[in-house]
Amino acid sequence: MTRRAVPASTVRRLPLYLRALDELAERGVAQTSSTELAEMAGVGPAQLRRDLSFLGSHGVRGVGYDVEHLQAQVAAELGLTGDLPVVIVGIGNLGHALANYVVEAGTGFRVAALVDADPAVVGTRVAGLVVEDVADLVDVVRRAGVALAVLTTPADVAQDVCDRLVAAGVTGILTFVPRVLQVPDDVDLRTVDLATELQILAFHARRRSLARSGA
Amino acid sequence: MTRRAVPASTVRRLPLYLRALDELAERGVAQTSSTELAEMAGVGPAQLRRDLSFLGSHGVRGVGYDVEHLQAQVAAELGLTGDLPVVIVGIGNLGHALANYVVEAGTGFRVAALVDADPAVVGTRVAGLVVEDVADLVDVVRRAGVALAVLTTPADVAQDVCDRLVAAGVTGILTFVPRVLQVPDDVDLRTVDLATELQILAFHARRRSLARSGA
DNA sequence: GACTGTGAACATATTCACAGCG
DNA sequence: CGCTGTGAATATGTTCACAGTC
Repeated sequence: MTRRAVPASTVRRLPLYLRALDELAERGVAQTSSTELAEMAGVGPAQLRRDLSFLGSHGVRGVGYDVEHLQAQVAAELGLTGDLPVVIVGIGNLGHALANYVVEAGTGFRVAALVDADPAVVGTRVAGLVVEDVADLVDVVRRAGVALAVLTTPADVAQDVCDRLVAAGVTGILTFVPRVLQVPDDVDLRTVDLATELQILAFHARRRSLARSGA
Repeated sequence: MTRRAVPASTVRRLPLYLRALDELAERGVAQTSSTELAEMAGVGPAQLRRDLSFLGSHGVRGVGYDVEHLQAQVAAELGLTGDLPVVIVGIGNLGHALANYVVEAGTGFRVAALVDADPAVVGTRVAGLVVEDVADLVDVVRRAGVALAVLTTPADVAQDVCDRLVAAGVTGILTFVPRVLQVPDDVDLRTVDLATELQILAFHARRRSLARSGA
């Protein structure tokens, strides 16, 4: 019956567990085990049990976990109450793709607004929403009470948009822009960068080919 | 003059350093320091020095680092020799966006082929390339000698495509598909998932609002 | 004098192995 | 008996602080 202080490494895996639980629930499975869940999530059983123990004891010794109960626990821990509003800034190909993704996948989020700077894009309909002008960014975010933002703008305006998102009260930003961004300590910034990911793969690919020729 | 075994955590940061070095080189700066580079990369100076020490001693005590030399060292360590060919499978909005990104950003990669299953997409031109049929996937990958792949297909075909990429000799896969994929131990798999990232942000956003009301 | 490179201290994360419980 | 929950062992990652070198 542990409580509080869920480690960051555990938080990163909770979405994986939630997806596995969703799939089990979908299939009508009522009970599961650490072995089965771990398998589905691609982690070890000990890791899964340790991770879940930070949320409290929800399993039954000798039996396993109740799928629905655990699903609710994990969702609650992640703060997925109802549909959280998200704003997407920068509606190029990438923003477009992400907007559709959020709308389609039922993962606890709702696109509250789409924002762009290009007059040719502002006013058009994307994923069922009218794209708004970046000039109104702060108003739009405040009015909709949005806490989370996705950033897919060109690199040179990213810091400016970021500053305005923070000013409007956003506390979490997911950026796909290949630029280091500055945010206050009380704002959470996560960066996804294609070039970075490919370069990491390149490192391991090279290592493998060296090992092959060197052995 | 340490050698070999660069830790995974260091590898994840090398692309950041490379980008900072590229920017310095662009600006014509010839010398830099751990403090300056660390600042640009958004890490601490001690961390940066420790990371670079795994690549060998390339700095000069009392002076700092030679930008061009270090740039070459980091690029070499990442295996960025010339332009590495990459295949992108799944040319929806996301694949489209990623294709353009790789072509435009000069980050050491080259799109060798685009592949899709939709007859309406196959044969069209995207980012300067003709989209090829997924039926020819193995041939295309083998012929072009591609080692790295980006996966942006629908979830239900991802494992199948993944298996065929592996069969064709790909050793690194970057997937944007929200599904756990199985690959052999000698293949490197990196997963980027929007829903997962948003859920992690949601966790911290909730934590913050609890702290605010609880304090 | 100034800045790197690194041993040593610390912090975090993973895995093992088994006691505890239904 | 079977499976969870967790102490203890291990492995990995970060930070400090200073000796070494230009």
